[in-house]
Amino acid sequence: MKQLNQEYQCAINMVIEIIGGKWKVLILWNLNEGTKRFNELKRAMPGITQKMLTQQLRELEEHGLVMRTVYEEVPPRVEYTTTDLGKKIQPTLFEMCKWGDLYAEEKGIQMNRCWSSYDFMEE
Amino acid sequence: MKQLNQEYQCAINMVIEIIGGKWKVLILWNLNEGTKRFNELKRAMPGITQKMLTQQLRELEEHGLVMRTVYEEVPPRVEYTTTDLGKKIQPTLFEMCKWGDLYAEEKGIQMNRCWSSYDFMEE
DNA sequence: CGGGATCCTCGGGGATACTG
DNA sequence: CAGTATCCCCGAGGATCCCG
Repeated sequence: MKQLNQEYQCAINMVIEIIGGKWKVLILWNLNEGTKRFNELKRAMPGITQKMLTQQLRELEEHGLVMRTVYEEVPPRVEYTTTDLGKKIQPTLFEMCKWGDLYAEEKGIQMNRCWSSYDFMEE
Repeated sequence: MKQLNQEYQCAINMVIEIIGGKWKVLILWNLNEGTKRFNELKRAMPGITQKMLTQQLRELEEHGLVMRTVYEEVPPRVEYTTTDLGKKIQPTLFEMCKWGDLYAEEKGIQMNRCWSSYDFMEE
């Protein structure tokens, strides 16, 4: 499927390829709360299509940020959770979010703040 | 030209739109060293086309991360420098870079490390 | 020197229908 | 429930040529 380039002028370009998808950071954020099922994620992200959710999850899995667990039941149950590598990027995402909030404030941009509370990072 | 959406589910998505362009972080990095001329930037980024450099610089300018100064001379001289807002995102970019290096190490990915030395951030 | 104007390609991403 | 499988569109980004 989607492969990373071998040549990067800087690690950041790789990072952007890894988390730059339209929904990736949102997925990571939702999984940060804990393990979730497919439809649970879908409901948490209004506007995302099944195809996109599946695809973005697969790429996150291939890149080792998310783990997928299939339970052999009927009806099927599939759970997603972040790996250690995935958890380690969370502080970075918070940094991005904080700068975004600063930016929005200076530019007078209104937005939903899904990460409005950074409380559990403060400790 | 390129406008930001009004609706974001999270500030991070806005941030990714702002710096997610293929060359944006590279440009910001180069400008982090100080003011540079157009061709100076171009030479510093092998592979970038004139059109892309111009376009990405314009967008960074519109978003208030970069300032463009035109000197009315012959031949023309145009200089680019980061704004306060642009400088404030640098620590965040470093965080991304560090995670990228960690990721590359775990995955055994080789890459040029344009930010291999974080020395001046350590102080 | 520092662009602008055009044309074109390719793949990200949406809509819809089907399935174990 | 958690996906495939198709079809299709649009826009990011490259190549090329022209300009004050």
